[in-house]
Amino acid sequence: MNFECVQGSDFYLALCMTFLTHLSSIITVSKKLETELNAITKQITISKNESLVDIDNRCSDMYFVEKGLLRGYYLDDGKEITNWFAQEGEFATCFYAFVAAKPSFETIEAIEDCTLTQISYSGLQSLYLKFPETERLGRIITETYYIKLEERLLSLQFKTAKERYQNFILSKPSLLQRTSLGQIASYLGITQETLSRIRAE
Amino acid sequence: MNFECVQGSDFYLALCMTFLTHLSSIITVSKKLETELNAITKQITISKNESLVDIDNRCSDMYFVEKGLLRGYYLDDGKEITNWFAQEGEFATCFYAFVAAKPSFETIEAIEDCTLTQISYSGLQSLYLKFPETERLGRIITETYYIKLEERLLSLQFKTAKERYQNFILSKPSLLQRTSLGQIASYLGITQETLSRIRAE
DNA sequence: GGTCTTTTTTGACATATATCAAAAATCCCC
DNA sequence: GGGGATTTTTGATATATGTCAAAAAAGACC
Repeated sequence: MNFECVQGSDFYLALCMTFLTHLSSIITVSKKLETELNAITKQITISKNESLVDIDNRCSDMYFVEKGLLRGYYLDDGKEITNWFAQEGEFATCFYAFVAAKPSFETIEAIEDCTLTQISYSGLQSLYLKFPETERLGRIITETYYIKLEERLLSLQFKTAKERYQNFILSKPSLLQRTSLGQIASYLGITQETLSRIRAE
Repeated sequence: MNFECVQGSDFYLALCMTFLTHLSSIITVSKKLETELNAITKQITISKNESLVDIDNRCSDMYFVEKGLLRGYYLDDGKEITNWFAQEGEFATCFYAFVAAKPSFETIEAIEDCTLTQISYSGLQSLYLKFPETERLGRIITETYYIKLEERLLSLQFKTAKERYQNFILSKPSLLQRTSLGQIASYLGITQETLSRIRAE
């Protein structure tokens, strides 16, 4: 989305399209807005196992996953608890830290090599001011994520470990191959031994 | 906020102020916007134990609690699971049903006699169009609720029943007196017997 | 104020899932 | 392609919390 990107290879142009296409499905992206988006976003890459954001640091950027897979995890008693996965076409950030400008309680790590579109908090705020129609974008994206979170909370609250795993298979089948058992287990709120036993059945 | 309200008693005027005051703390409410808000909102009352929205019905309104206490609950295996409480100064709706225009999976019930400011989905959409600055309102309110939900999910995922209850006492002390043990227990994802034993310690 | 209903507490027991430990399988890289 | 690191599986046991049932307490209504 940034300058290099626009001037870049077909490869990068194609990638940029993903982010723009995604936004275009929510609001009308005018030529002017597109130019502004190019100016305030940046295309970045990160290798597998590298971290984008570390616990206790600020998370002042939001990322759109063009390619690859990210996860957010926090530490509980020294153990990594995966809080979310973000694959192609999804946004990722430590939401709490980003919105409230507080230190992040989670680490964002690349599970695979990733290409991301990065937008800073200040860039986003200036976008909201210059293009009020993008407030709508922010609202709708947040609403979508809210609903996802609510579904997850409900499943965590009154479903058994087995039911939660079955639901995971249905809703995120592609992640089964791309993540480890331990990552899925902690995401579902169970130990990996328990998940292994559920799988063995 | 509606016509009756504006013309009404001091009592109602005072109540109206709550909703407007709340909005004013987020964005600047112009005289024009205030007039529009008066036109599209309605002050309603509901008695204790009555339902605002029932499971499987549409929930096309959002409510701001001026006075009283609401809860949302759904049924799991015939048992009522309290999903949220909304007290004075908070918004309430079946978020999923409201945003996605789907049947509600929860019932909204008054725990106490309530005075509410009601705003319809269509009223809100027209507000967004006429006053683009209110998109900001929608976004910020949604963000706030997202963060609350995230905190709750984290506590549910790796805290013990006792820790969750202690956290509840700290974060919502006033609800201890206003709700029943069973409501709190299901909200925390535990049985009322377990909660009773935690209290007994 | 007394009865009926609802809520809370208490008890005995069941069970899903955690914990700790070690073996087996898989992955990764020189 | 072999050896060390990591991940997954399996086993034995522990424990927090659930379930069912009934008593006690609190609240509601005539």
